Amino acid sequence: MPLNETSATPARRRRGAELEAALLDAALAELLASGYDDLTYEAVAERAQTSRAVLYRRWPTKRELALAAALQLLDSHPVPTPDTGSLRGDVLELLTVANGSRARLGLQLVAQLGSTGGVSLADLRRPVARRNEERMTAILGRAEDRGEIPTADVPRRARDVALDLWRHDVLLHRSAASPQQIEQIVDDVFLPLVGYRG
Amino acid sequence: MPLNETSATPARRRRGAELEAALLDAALAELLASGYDDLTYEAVAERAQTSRAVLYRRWPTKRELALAAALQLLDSHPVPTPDTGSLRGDVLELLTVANGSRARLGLQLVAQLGSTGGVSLADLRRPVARRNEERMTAILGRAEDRGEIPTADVPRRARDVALDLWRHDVLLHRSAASPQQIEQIVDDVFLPLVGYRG
DNA sequence: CTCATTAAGAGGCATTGTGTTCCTTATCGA
DNA sequence: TCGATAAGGAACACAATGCCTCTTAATGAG
Repeated sequence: MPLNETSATPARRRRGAELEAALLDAALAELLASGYDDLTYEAVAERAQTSRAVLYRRWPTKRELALAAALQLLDSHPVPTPDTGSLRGDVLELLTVANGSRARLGLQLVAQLGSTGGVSLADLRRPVARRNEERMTAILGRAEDRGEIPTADVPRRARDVALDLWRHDVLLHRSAASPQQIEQIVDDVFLPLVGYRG
Repeated sequence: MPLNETSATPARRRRGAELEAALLDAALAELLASGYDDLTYEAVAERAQTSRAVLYRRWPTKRELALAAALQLLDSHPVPTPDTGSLRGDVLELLTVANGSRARLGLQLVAQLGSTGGVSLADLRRPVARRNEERMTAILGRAEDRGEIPTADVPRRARDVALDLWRHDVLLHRSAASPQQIEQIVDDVFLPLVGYRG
């Protein structure tokens, strides 16, 4: 018989996806509040109203725990594909939205936490990267249809250059890119490269 | 009177730059051997043959300690400015050498460790970034002299695009870039952008 | 519905590393 | 030569780890 204290609540227990989501939410909150260095299993467990053992069973190391939380953040905030009617508008919009999204935070965290064991950072980002490629391909296709560029058949490296440079800036500065940075990426690099006729 | 054990060595004490270099060497060795998570003041102190207090006096947090070690690595391996006689050769050489240098490791570590307190990551890289800008400017100047490009007066963003994309790849993949990656950066992005007449 | 299986959540425990303080004495600069 | 500085050694309480056991909700198979 359990020692019923003041209340007689039958001690509800979460399981499966519900529990896991709560754990990662707590981990993310702690991560953002305390930073990686001061992140502790104890604080996460307390915030999630559970025991450390529950966390250890799923994520044996602090790095894996933090990474799982960051990944959840990363792909729970997908960036929509813009369609503004012009190539320049589309790319500016894409970068600006990505820049303001919570996904940016996820990117920074994932990049900081890096890879664990056999899984490389590129692997972790694979799904996101694939979506981005498709987005740019779609944007370029519409631009070709409008006659803004001679061809949408652009080398991969050139096609992705805008997002790559934006990502570079975000990772290096550890903060959002400024509107000026975004404009320069688009006007000084991306548009000239795809043969945009301004 | 000190309890002289078997030896009568008068307990030599290092100071200043000599000591500091030894501390950072030990920190870097531990960092590379154990990784950031398992880096401890105790292990660094032991390796450097000193006490933890000496470390704490200089770097109050593990992050600052690791960052100092990474920064030392970063700017103790400067990349020379190439002069191969052609624009393409110069840029390929620049990226390839940077890619193989120990400085790449420093870059990865610094990016992972991020900024501490008021100092931003960009600030930490400022000296290196400046050197890189000058290098690219010099390379472009020689290319203009040779008539390989119409003008060396290129927007900053375009001028730095090769190193930025290389850095992007290194930070994202957490490993050296492949020769193919480097070639694509140069041939599909950088050279077209500066108006190279191949 | 019943019962065996799974795992949540609570607690305990030895161990490690932290962060700090105190002390001595080697080293350096005036 | 002497006083200020700080290296290096030691000890301390404390926080968190990593691992363990135990009870008992929750679940799914029959």
